Amino acid sequence: MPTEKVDYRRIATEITEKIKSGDLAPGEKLPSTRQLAEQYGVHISTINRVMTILKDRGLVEGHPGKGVYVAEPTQSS
Amino acid sequence: MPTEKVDYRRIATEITEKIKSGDLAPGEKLPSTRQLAEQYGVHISTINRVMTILKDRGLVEGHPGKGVYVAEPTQSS
Amino acid sequence: MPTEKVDYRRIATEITEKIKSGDLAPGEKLPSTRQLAEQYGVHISTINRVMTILKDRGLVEGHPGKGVYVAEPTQSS
Amino acid sequence: MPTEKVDYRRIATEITEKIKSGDLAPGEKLPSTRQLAEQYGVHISTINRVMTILKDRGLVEGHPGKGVYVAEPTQSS
DNA sequence: GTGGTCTAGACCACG
DNA sequence: GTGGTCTAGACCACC
Repeated sequence: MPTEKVDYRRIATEITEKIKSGDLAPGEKLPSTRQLAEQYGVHISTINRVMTILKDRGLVEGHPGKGVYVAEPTQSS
Repeated sequence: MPTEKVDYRRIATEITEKIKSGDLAPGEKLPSTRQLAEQYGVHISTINRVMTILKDRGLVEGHPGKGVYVAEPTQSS
Repeated sequence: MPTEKVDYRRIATEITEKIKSGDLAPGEKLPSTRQLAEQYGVHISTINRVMTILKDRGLVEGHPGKGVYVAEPTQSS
Repeated sequence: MPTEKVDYRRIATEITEKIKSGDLAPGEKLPSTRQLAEQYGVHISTINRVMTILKDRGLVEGHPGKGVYVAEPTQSS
């Protein structure tokens, strides 16, 4: 099934891929929400939604005032 | 410490509990987004965020034009 | 520009094609709303929306109580 | 017989006139669906139907989250 | 500056 | 009427 369609899901998938593939390593800092918003051509709120999902999936950790970092893998697949 | 934090996470937890406990059975229809918003005293957007998470967790399925339903359990604990 | 693949637009396109190609001849009667809904696997109201567009395009004419008929071509392309 | 038009067609015509006459200029934002509904004294769904037609005619463009805008004229008559 | 929550409201597609 | 996606910007807390 072609999941890809809407922005926030597409972006969530792309970032997830980068993490799974190691393109974004554990502990690494993601660009700021503002930067990501501009980069993907969407509103900050949309990036926030993406981060809400990624955090819920345990893929990233947000540190207010500092940034969002790739989480250390636990025991997922 | 863990006094249930923010609205959306608290609500997501509450609904998750109801599903896990069987209070909300698989196939059952949840109240409409608008109703839930009023019931929890938050804006529709907040409920939408909750549903985004619950759907991502595979706990519920949204059927546009009809409603949100508790998903059939797959292989959870 | 893309043909947009949402149901109502897709169906409108398909029927338009059939008319343009002569597969559906002027004066010919279309299947009932109910039949079309079942045929395309959508809700009746979606077919109604399609018909609203087709009528606006001057491709079909509705005759209440009788049915929807392919319109006589005027001078469109 | 009088013009015999139903609401949605009448409104579609009125707005089309405003666009053709330049009363509503290209790029200009239309009032929100809700406002138009109130203004014309009809239900929101009626306005939605009007917009479906206007979009199909290529007269307006919807931008989710922002509004509906008068389209740049292409090459109609 | 950063992330994060929440409100508010827009259009959209479908029933 | 339903869910869904998106924009926009409020306000907060942290650094």
